[in-house]
Amino acid sequence: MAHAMTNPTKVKKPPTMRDVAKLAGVSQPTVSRVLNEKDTTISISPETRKKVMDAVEKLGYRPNMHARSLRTQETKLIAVLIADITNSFYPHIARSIQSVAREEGFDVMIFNSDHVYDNEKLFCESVARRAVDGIIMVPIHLTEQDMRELYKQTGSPIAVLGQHINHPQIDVVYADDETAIYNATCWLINELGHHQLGFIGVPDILPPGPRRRRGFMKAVEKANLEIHPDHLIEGDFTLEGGREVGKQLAKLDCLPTALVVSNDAMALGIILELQEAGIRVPEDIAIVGYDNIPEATIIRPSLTTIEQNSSLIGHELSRLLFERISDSSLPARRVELPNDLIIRNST
Amino acid sequence: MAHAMTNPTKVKKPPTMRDVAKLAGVSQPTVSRVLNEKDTTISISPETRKKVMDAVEKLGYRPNMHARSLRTQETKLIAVLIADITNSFYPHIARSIQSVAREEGFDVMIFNSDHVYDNEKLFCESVARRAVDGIIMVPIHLTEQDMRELYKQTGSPIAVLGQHINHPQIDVVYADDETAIYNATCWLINELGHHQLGFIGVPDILPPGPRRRRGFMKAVEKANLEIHPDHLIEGDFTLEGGREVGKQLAKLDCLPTALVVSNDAMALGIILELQEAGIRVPEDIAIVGYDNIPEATIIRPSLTTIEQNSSLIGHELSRLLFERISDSSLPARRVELPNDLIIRNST
DNA sequence: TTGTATGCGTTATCAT
DNA sequence: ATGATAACGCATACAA
Repeated sequence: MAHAMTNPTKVKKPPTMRDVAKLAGVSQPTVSRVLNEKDTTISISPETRKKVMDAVEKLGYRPNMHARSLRTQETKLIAVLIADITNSFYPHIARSIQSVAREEGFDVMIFNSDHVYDNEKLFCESVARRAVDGIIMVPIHLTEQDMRELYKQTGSPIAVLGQHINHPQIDVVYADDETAIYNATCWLINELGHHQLGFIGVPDILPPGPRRRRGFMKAVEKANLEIHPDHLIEGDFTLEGGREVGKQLAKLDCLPTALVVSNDAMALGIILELQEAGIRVPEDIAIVGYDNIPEATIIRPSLTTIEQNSSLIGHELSRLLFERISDSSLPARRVELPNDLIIRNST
Repeated sequence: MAHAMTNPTKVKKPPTMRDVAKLAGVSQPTVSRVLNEKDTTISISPETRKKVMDAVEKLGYRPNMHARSLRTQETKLIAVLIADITNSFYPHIARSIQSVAREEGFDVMIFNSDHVYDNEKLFCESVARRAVDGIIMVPIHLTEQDMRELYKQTGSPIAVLGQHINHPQIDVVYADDETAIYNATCWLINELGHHQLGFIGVPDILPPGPRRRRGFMKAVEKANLEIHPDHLIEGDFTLEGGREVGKQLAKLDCLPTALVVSNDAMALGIILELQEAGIRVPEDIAIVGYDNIPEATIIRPSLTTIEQNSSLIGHELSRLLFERISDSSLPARRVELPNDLIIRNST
C-alpha cells in the first residue's frame, strides 16, 4: 500500500518561517524582518516583501509563540489568579482584564483558587515555568513573602487586589473596607437606630476577615453596644456557606435586629435561609452586604451593600500591570477604590 | 561607581539546566534525565541524582515551559473559549474544566468572547500561535468551517459545547434543547392550561436561536395555538437585554399568559422589569427560563427553568478533551446531556 | 550510567 | 537590502 495518503497517526506540523522562506525564495531571517516591520531603521525591497507576504498567505503561516518567547523572553501572556470564579464578584474583574489584555495584544491564563492555599501555590509554580509577562492576583492565603518569592523567580510585574504589599515592583489596588464597614455599621446604629447587631465574618486566615471585623467592632464599641457571642459567626465567602450561617441564625432564640455580612454571596444565602424559616428581612432583621454583586439587585428585598466596582477593579489592575510591563522603572503604586454604601431594601 | 550592585534595569534571569548541571558537576542532559524520570528504561546513579536534586533545590530551578514546548511540541496548556463569563452559566463550566485540567497537570487559557465573532476569531488566532494541546469552546458565531480550519492549523483536539460538528477529531457535548423547550411548552399548554404564549428568543445568527424557537413553535402548532407577533421578541442572552424585552412587554396592551424565554439571564431581566411595572409573576404571566443558573433560586418568584448542569458540562468537555489528548485515535464522540424541567414558582 | 551533539522556530548580530 | 550564523533552554539519538 503505497498510495499517497495522509498519515493518520501523525499530525501535519504547521508551516515555519523556513517553509515560507523556501516558497518565497528568500532566506529565513528575511521573512522574520518582513513580519516584524517595527524596526524602521531596516528596510526591505517592496518585491521581496510581496513575495514573502504571498508565501505567508498561501501557507497560512502563523508565528510560533513558544519559539519567539524562548528567543525574546517575552510571552505576550499574563496570568490571573482569582479566588472564586463562581462568585459574581470575580467574573467582572476577569472580563475587564481580558478586554484590556486583548487590546494590548496579550492572552490571559486564568486560575481559580477556590480559596485554597495549595491552588494558590500551584498558580505560582505554573506561572514561574510559563515565564509570563505579568501577573494579576487576588491572593487569599498567599503571604507577602510568597509574593516576593514569586517576583524573585519570575521577574514579572505583579498587580494585586486587596493586600498591602511593600515591594517596588508590586502594584496594589485596594478598598478601605475597614472604614467602609465602620461607616455602614455606624449608619445602622445612628440612622436606623439598631442596637442589637451581629456580624458574619470569615476566619482570620482570610485577609479581609480581621479588617472587616475590626471595622464593625470599632463602630459598636464607639456606640457602647454589646454584641451577643451568638451573633458573631464565621462563614466562608460562599453562598452555600451563607446558607449554613442562615440556618444557624434561624435556630437562635434571640436574633440581632441588624446584621453586617462580610460579602454579598454569604448575605444572599443568609437571606434565603432566614426567609425559608419565616423570618422577615428587613422587618425582623436588617442585612448589609459587601461587594454589590449583580444578585444584590435580584434578590427581594434587594440588598443594601457596600459597592465594589469589579469592572473598575479589573480595569485598574490591568492598567497598572500594563503600564509596568512597558516601563519597569515605575515606582510601586497603590490605588484606593471608592467604597460607598448603596442603600436598598434589606435595611 | 563600580560597586557590586544589582542591575536595576535588567532582571536577573532564572537558572537553566546548564546552571544546575554546572553546580552539580554533571552534564546538562543528565539533569534533564534526572528531572524526567518517567523513562524507566534509563537509570541514573543515586549519587548523581542527589547532586542534581541538591543543585535544583539550591538554585530554585524551574523548567522553562517555552523551551520544553518548542522541543516536545507539547504545551501542557489548553485554551477555553466561552461566550460570556459574567453569565453565571459559564463560570461553573470554567471552574470544572480548570479543576480537571489541574489534576492532569495542565494550565488553562480562558477567552471571553462576549458573544462577538471578532473575538472568537481572535481566539482562533491566539490559539494557533500558542500551539496549545487542546481546545474547549462554546462557539456562538464560529462556523463548522471555522472549526475545521482551526483544527487544520493547530492539529489540537477540540471539544465543543452545543454545536453538532461533523469532524473525526472534534468531540461534542450538547443538550437537546429543542425537545426540552418543546416539552416545557407542551407542559405550559396542557398541564397549566395556557393558551396565549410568548417566546423570547435570540437572533438566528446565534445557533441556539433557531433550535429553541423551533421547539416552542412545534408545541404551539401541535396545540393549534396562534401566537401574537408582539409576543415573539428577540433578546441577546444577557440580563440587560432581558430588561429591554421586559420594558417592551410592559408597554403591551395585551400580555401573553405564559412566556418561554431562551435563557435564564434574560428571564431574570424580564421578571425584574415586569414586576417594576406592577405586573405579577406568575399570576399575570408565567415564565419559564433555560439554564438553571444559581440566580434562578434567588429571584422571587423562583424561576421555573430547564436545567443545564454546567459543572457536569465542564466535566464532560474536559473528560472528552483529555481522553483525546492522550489517544488521538479515538472516534469522534457526542455526549447528550440531561435537560429536565425544574418546576418552581414562576409558573 | 553518563557525556556529546543536534535541532525545535524564532530573533539578533554579524557580514556582504 | 539580504544572507550566514549563533543563541534562547530543553529533550533526545547516539556514542562512550
